[in-house]
Amino acid sequence: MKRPTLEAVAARAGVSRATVSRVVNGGTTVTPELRDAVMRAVDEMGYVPNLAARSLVTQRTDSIALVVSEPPTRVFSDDPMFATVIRAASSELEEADRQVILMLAGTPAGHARVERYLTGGHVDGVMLVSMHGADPLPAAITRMRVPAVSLGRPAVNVNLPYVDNDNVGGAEAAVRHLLERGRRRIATIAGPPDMVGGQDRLAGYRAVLQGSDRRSIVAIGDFTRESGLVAMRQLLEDDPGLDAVFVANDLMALGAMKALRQAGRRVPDDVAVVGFDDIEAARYTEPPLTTIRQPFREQAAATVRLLLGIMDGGDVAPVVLPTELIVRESA
Amino acid sequence: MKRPTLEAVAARAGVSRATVSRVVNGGTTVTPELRDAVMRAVDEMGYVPNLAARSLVTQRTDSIALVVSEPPTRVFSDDPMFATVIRAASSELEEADRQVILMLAGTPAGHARVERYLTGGHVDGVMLVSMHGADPLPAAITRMRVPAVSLGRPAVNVNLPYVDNDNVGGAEAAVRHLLERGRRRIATIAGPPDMVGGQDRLAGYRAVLQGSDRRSIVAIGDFTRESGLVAMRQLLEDDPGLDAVFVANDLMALGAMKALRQAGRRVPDDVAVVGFDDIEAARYTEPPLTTIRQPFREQAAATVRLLLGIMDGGDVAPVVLPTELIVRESA
DNA sequence: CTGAAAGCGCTTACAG
DNA sequence: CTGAAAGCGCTTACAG
Repeated sequence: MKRPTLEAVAARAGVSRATVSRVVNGGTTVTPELRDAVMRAVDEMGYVPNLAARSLVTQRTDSIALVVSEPPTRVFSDDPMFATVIRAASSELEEADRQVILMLAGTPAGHARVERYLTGGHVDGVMLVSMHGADPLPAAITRMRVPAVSLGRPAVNVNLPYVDNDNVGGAEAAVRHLLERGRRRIATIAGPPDMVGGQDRLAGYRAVLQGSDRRSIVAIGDFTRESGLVAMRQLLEDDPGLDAVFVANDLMALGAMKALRQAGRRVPDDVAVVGFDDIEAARYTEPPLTTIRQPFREQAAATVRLLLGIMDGGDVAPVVLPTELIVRESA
Repeated sequence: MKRPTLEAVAARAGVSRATVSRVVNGGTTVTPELRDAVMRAVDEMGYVPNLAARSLVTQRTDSIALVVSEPPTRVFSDDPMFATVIRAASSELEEADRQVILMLAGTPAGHARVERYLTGGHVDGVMLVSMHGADPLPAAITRMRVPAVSLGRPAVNVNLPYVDNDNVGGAEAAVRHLLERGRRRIATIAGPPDMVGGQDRLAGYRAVLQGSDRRSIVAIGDFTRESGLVAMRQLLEDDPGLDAVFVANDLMALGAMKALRQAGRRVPDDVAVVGFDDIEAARYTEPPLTTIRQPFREQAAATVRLLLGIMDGGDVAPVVLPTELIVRESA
């Protein structure tokens, strides 16, 4: 009662294994009669090719891993980034007829397991999402010559093609907007120190303030709504006179606005708020959130194209997508 | 510049392939000297076993697929069920040293691709989550003798071991509670007709009402918050005199409470509300939601154990976990 | 158009 | 304890 093999199908159809292989793989050079006989045998026996055997000889698997370096709680959180990215990447990948394998690598043990899986040749390529600073995955993967790209610029010392949006430029635009509105004490809630995106946005904030002789006022969050709330409270305590805040992502901005409301500050009258991402919820806050739009979908699609291109021997140059200031009512 | 093979490592270490294989797989019957030589060669060459080749001979992959039959938008929605289940199942599976492969099968095309992947022998077993009525996956999988289990009772005609909670009993407890509180016109917002869990809860609701001569008042939702809101409006329009509603999941209950608030009905004074699931948000509604607790984590863990057991030749009897009425203030 | 044969990279009885 | 050899289930030049 084991699953039938090519051999068994060939025997039943009265042909060679090569012929069965040809019709199973859509080969065109088979006479209709043999073709029919094979098809019948395949149906009758319920034959399905063993993919391990096939990939052993073809040296390809037609699968791509989508590795998200976060624990499930964060991936399945209220941050719509993951859903958007995974959906866009999946549909792009499926269009290219590749199976998408989703792997969550949130813990050290999980990380090691994923590394073993990827370097073991189970996939033709890998797309890394949400990498953190000390991530050992890129090095291991590239050492094994598995084509890989990152959505988001990786930490400095790894040599990995990537797609990102212009985090620095976006942050600069946000802070400049605040300055143009006449704000004088502009604070920021930055992202986690081990994520490049967060750091780039902080750098953009600092660059503009330095150029205008303003003092930096910085609190750190971890991109969750709750951390935005906590950070905002911290900021208000440190500097009650602040009149604006640039928050490194919209989700934290939602938390920050809640903290401001609780502290009795009006937005934007007392404190102007600018976020980053332009998630859907940004349109429904009270008041609607001014933010930097980040093209998640295009980023994901571009990352997939970059990966597919590299697997095809193509260009490895990074791609950086522009961001856009979306002015609503919070600043 | 290709990746090194066992053969190459053997040549370098001056031993046979068999010996390399033994040390790589932790075989104990190798003299320390050879062992060291092999280890050194492995390190120097950066050898990593080709898993396709290994699984071809061992007939196992040590991977388990977690197939969620939903589109990304729903999996990554505000419904914490998916995160909870995926996390619990993953950690249980990793404890058993299995690689977890997450696959989203939300579209027909995706479904076909996943089926090909699973029947192609890429995994040792599969755990199905959130199956819908007409799902062809179970049949295809079992035909190929791939061990599989479902989290949630599958639609009637497939023969698939499963773990579920007592949906009927839970719904009955909810409605009985409403009756005991003296409610007379008890409506329900049911889940989608193609999902067994939703139907079982509806059956429980109907069973209790029939036993007490009450009329059923039914609206249908799809387990999302928004659908709960819409369904509640519908219900109020159909029967303005209703004084209680049993909602088939908490997320829809949140939507329903919003609709009630908008319609000027007080909870529980005018309309009592009971949900199902006991998600975290249920504790923070205004008023806190009375609901049926469903042990997501234990369910996921039990499903994994059932699968692992079956793969080990063990029992295939379904497991049904009890639910519990959690009385808060909404009813 | 079709088949015999080699080979993908491993593991595992079987001798020794 | 170690190695030669068979074999896992496929694909693909190569002849014919």
